[in-house]
Amino acid sequence: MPASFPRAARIRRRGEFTGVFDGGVKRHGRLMSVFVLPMPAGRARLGIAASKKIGGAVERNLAKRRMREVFRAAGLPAPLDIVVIPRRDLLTAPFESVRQEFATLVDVAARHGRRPQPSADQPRAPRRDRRV
RNA sequence: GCAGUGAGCCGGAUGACCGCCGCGUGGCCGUAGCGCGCUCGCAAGAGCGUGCGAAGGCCCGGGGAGGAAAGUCCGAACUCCGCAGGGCAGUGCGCCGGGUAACACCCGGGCGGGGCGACCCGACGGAAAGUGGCACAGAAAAUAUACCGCUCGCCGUCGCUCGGCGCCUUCGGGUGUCGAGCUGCGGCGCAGUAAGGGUGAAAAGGUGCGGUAAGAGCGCACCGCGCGGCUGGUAACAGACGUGGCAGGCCAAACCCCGCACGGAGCAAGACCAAAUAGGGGCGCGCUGGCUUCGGCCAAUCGGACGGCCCGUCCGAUCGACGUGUCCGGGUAGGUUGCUCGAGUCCGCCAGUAAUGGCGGACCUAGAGGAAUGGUCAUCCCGCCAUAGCCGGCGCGCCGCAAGGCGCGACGGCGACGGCGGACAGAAUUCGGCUUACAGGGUCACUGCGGCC
RNA sequence: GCCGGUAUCGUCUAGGGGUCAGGACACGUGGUUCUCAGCCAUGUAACCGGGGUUCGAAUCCCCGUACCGGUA
Repeated sequence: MPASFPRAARIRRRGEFTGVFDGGVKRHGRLMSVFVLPMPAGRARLGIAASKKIGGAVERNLAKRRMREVFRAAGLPAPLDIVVIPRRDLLTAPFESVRQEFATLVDVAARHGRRPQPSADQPRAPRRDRRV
């Protein structure tokens, strides 16, 4: 299937970001952190929150582009909202390792979040994440 | 050849596969909708076919980061708010002339400083308008002063010379005292002086000669400085001349004075469309009977207060508070716009030393918005490192009568294969500047030194 | 994106052209105590970086860096 990445596959609103941060399942890896929130319908969507910690505009753009490419190549069919927080090592890591880490993190998080586990019902403290 | 100066330029290339965002009187599909035809139906309308076809999808074509896009330091455009006029305050700028929409920018010139030079650097108005500061050191830090020193006068004193007198004498002289002179030392002075010393970042024009008791612009020459007119220059300023013995330190990125400029906010400015919910306004509809002396009374309905709720009591209303329907305006989420044709880019000619301007021609060159302009790979290119190897002269050893040859060593150059690296940095309303960052490459002009012809 | 502000010992701060950059807490050493705490004495330790103005800069000016805040 020709994997594309149109605008409909992006998380764009601030409320959607905070929704994923608050309600999603988070997994951390060496190159990135991932928040995954299953949606009732639609397609998989990606949002990237690259903080200034990883570098200037050039570095942040590069991280976003590589992550978009990885997401596009993964071609997830399930309706998941995914927010990725890249780490600094993502910039220099080989592309194949980024692809693998993203795949395993999303897979683990989606498997964990799919069944209505009790941990999801526990009233998590609402996060005040201001990351953009 | 080496070292350097200035100006201007580029800032990886090619290909494959897979993507993103605009654009197009471009094609295809095609939803809502509209037109036409047919069928069904009494009709409203429904179904089918067909044409156009918002939105949307696919294809095709074409476009898609920078010299600094950066820092947000200046100046503008644009937008909203404020505003009779003027002043004060505040901020910025500050040699002169020019350029410009404007500027703290640019160009040319002046002056000062640096460099052998090509060239480079400079916040470069005013300190005899006022206020203030100048630590420590030093005599004194701005009304000049007088510590050492130098000089003069007076006093004291050691010594020397000369002279008078007394005493002694081997007649050479010795010695005591008095006087004069000289030199040294010490003290005193409302005395002179500011050359020299020392302190300091800085000490009241500099150098030399004369002069003087010693000195001093006290006099003179040159230099510096002030003033005056003259000449050149639009001017800043420069030059020569005359004149004045010197006017009085530094700091204004201390307060300040003088001159000039400036209203505030910023595209998250602002404009338009506008869901849901709440609230506002208009209109329509719903919403009483009896008695009466016309003040009201009774009941009903609605609303409010008391109350956890019901009953009840009280208050108000019964054409207006209420309920309901509908419309309108403001406005939030959200969307659209502002948004890229502009103090535009390139080429040529003309004016000007130049910045720049004028004329003519050609061109359209990113418009995103949790934010595109790319990802992955291959080949090439460039730089650095370095192995094998090759080349060069040098040193040492051996062979040779010699020319020379061989071996070893450190040095320099090239360097297949290989390894590492390829900067600074990402448009965010748009321009003009400034500043800062930057691997490497290449162009033109010029300077100094050395070599060769 | 736009618009502001701050920076001084390890921490919190004072100082706004010259005096040893001062104080508090913390830390080190010694003393007091049987020991610890406390107290006393003493010491180490800083002006964000680079330029400029000035005789002299933590202070004034310019450039940069880092951090913080406001604004939908």
